[in-house]
Amino acid sequence: MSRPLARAFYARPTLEVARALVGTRLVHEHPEGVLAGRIVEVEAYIGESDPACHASAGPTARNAPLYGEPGRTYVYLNYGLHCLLNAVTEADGRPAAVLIRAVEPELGLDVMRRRRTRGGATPPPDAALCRGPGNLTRAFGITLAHNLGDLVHGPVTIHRGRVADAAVRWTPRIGLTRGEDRVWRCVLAESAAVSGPAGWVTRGLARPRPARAMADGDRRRDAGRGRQRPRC
DNA sequence: TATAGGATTGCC
DNA sequence: GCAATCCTATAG
Repeated sequence: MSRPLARAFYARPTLEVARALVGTRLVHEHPEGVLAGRIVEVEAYIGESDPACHASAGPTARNAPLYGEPGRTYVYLNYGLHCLLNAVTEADGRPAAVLIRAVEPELGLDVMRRRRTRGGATPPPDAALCRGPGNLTRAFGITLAHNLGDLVHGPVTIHRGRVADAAVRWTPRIGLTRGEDRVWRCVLAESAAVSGPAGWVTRGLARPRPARAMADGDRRRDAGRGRQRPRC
């Protein structure tokens, strides 16, 4: 198998990293075998001025990984139920990360199906095994123990892969109560493994909830930070 | 110390 | 539509 992406890949502006991550391959080498799949959906969380970023209230014990070395993982427990996987980005000291939201399964499908099957039920279709950030970590066996792991040295790594600019779409992030104005979700539009309400955004439809007017505070805090906008 | 709420998911 | 489930941040 190819070598993991180097640390320099992550030490860049977060929207650039987010775009570049679509099409790469997420790999988890563990005792049960190798799990792998193509990343098809990500979201950027950038800095203390981003109200949805865990660094929005400044440094705390939980968000310490965001402030640390790029190329490491930030895994946290969401809703007390799901472990969500982030790749830490930007220079050391700048809190930012890319949330990995969906993957197209390629290797280790049998293990993924087992992990994603509850009770005696039939497993989800292949395209749904790693669709959604919580489903993805469950299928890949990624837990809180992987927090602050190193994507350069494993056991969880990310490997080279590309998709054409024409194949990706930028949309608002999903499931937030704040920071919905930022168009920082990047998806491989054609992929059946992309999460979110059926037909939403990947086919250019409207957002699921009407956008709330941006609060004055958000606008003000935004002024300081450099404009980071996707080119497509 | 108490409590509200969250980068979700799946079932009613 | 809503419960599950628990840690974090924030208020008292």
